[in-house]
Amino acid sequence: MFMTDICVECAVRDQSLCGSLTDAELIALNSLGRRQTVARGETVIWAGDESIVCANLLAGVLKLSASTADGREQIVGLLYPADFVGRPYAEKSDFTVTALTDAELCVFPRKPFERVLEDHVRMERMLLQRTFSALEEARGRMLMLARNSAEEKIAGFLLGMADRAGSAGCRATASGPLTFDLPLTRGQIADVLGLTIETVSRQLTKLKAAGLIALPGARGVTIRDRAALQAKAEPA
Amino acid sequence: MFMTDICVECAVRDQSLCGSLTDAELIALNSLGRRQTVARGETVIWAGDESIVCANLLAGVLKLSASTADGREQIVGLLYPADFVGRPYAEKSDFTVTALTDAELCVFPRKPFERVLEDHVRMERMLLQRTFSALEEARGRMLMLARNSAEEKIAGFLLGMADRAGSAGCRATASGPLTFDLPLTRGQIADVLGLTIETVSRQLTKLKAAGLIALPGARGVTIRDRAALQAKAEPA
DNA sequence: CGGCTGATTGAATCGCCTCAAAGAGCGTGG
DNA sequence: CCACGCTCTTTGAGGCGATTCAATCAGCCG
Repeated sequence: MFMTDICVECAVRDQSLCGSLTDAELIALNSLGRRQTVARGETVIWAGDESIVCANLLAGVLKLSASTADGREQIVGLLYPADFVGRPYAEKSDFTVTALTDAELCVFPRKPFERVLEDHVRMERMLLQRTFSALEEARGRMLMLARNSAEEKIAGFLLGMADRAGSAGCRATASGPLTFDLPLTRGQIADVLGLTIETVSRQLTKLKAAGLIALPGARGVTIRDRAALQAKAEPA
Repeated sequence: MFMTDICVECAVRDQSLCGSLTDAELIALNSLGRRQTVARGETVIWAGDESIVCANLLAGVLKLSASTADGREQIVGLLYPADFVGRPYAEKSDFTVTALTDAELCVFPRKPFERVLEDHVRMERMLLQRTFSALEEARGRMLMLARNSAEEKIAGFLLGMADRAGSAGCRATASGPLTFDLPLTRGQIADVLGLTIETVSRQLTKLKAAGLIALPGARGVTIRDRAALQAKAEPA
C-alpha cells in the first residue's frame, strides 16, 4: 500500500462503511474512490436524475431534500461526516443532496461500487444496518414533524445540534453552557422542522427571552439551561 | 419437499423476501417460520421491547406507529401483504406494530433468521433494497406531513388507497368510479396524516359535497372523479 | 332496547402562516 | 475606508386553517 492511497489518510476511515474492510480489501475501493470538494450551496445529486454515484461524506454537512410540485421544500435528512450518500441498486435518485457547508466527499461510481458491495458481504451488511438506522431516524422525524409544536421542534433541534457539536468538542462541559455555530440558516432550519423562517426566528427569540439560550451572532447558539430546553422539547 | 411445508402454499411466496430463494433454500426457512394469525387491534411488537422476531406479512394490514412521551401518536408506516416486518441485527424494537385488520404473519425468531440472512446473500441484498424503498417512502411521507394541507393529505391518501384496492381488484375500471373499503377508522387515518379525527371527517365530507367521492357506509369510499382528486392532491 | 364505538357537525380558539417593513452582518467596489 | 448592495434576520399586524371542546348521530352487538 502506498502513501498516496487516499484511504490511508481518511478522516472517517473507521466510522464509515469502509471501517468494515481490512486494509487489503480497501485497495479495491481505493482505486475506485475519488475525493471531491463541494462548496456551500452546491448540489451534489438532483432528485429525479439518474443515480450515478454513491459516496462517503468526509467533512461538512449535507441536506437531503424533497419538494412538492409547486415548490414547497422539506429537508428529509441531514448527513454528517462518515455518513453514506446515495442508493446502490437504484436507477434514479429520489432526493436532492446539497451542501449546507463546504464539504468533502469520497465519491464512487455506483455500478463498480455495487460490485464491491457484492464482493464484501460484511460491508453490505453494514450498509443494511445503516439504512435501518436511517429509516428509524426518518420515522422519528415523521413523529416530530406531525405532532410537535413549533416550540418543541426548535427545542429538540437545538438539543440535537448541541449533542453533535458537543461531541465534535467545542466545549466539553456536559451540563454547563455550551456554545456552537449552527451550520444552517434560519430558512434551512425552517425546512428541517417544517416551519417558516419567521416562526423559527420568533421561537428562538422567545427561548432567548426566557433565558434558556443565548444567540451570539447570527450563527452562534449557547445552551444556557439544557434541562429546561429538554422539558420544552419533550413534555411529559 | 412435503406438502405440509408452509412455504408451498404461501400466498406471497414470490412477492416477499423469500422470492429470492430457491425451493431447496426455502427448506431452511420453512422449518424456522411459524404461521401466526392476529386479530384486528392486536399489537404484534411493542416499541422499546426486545427485538425478538422478524416476519413476512401474509395477509391483512399492519400499522407502524410511534408516539411522544405525552401520548400523541403518529403512524409512520403501513404494512401490506408481502411486506417485511422487524429489524434484523437490532437488539430492540423502535416502533409499535399493530394489526389494523385481522392479519396473518409468517414469523421467524430473529437470531436464527439473521443466520439465514447471512447464508443467503441474495436475500440479504433484497432486504437492503426493500429497506431503501421503505426509507424513500418514509421521506416522501415527511414531505407530505410537513408541507401538505389537510385537503391535499386526504386526497392523496384516498388515491393511494384506491391504487392498492384497485390492484387487489375490487373493480377493474381505471378511470371510472372505483369503490373500496378503507381498512382504517377516521382516527387511524388522522394518525397516518398527522391530523385530527374531526379534520379528516370534515375534509371527507367536503370532497363528498364537491362530488369527487361518495361515502357508502362508514368504511366504504367511491372515487367518482379521480382527475379532480389528483388535482387536489398535487396542486401544480 | 340500551350501551358501545366511531362518525359527523358546530362554535370558538389558537398556533402558525402570510404579508410587509425594517434592521443586522458582510463582502465588494469605488 | 466607507458606502453600497446583498442575504439573512427580526419584528409586527392580520388572517386562515386546523385544533379543541362539545353535542348529536349512526351502526353494531349483546
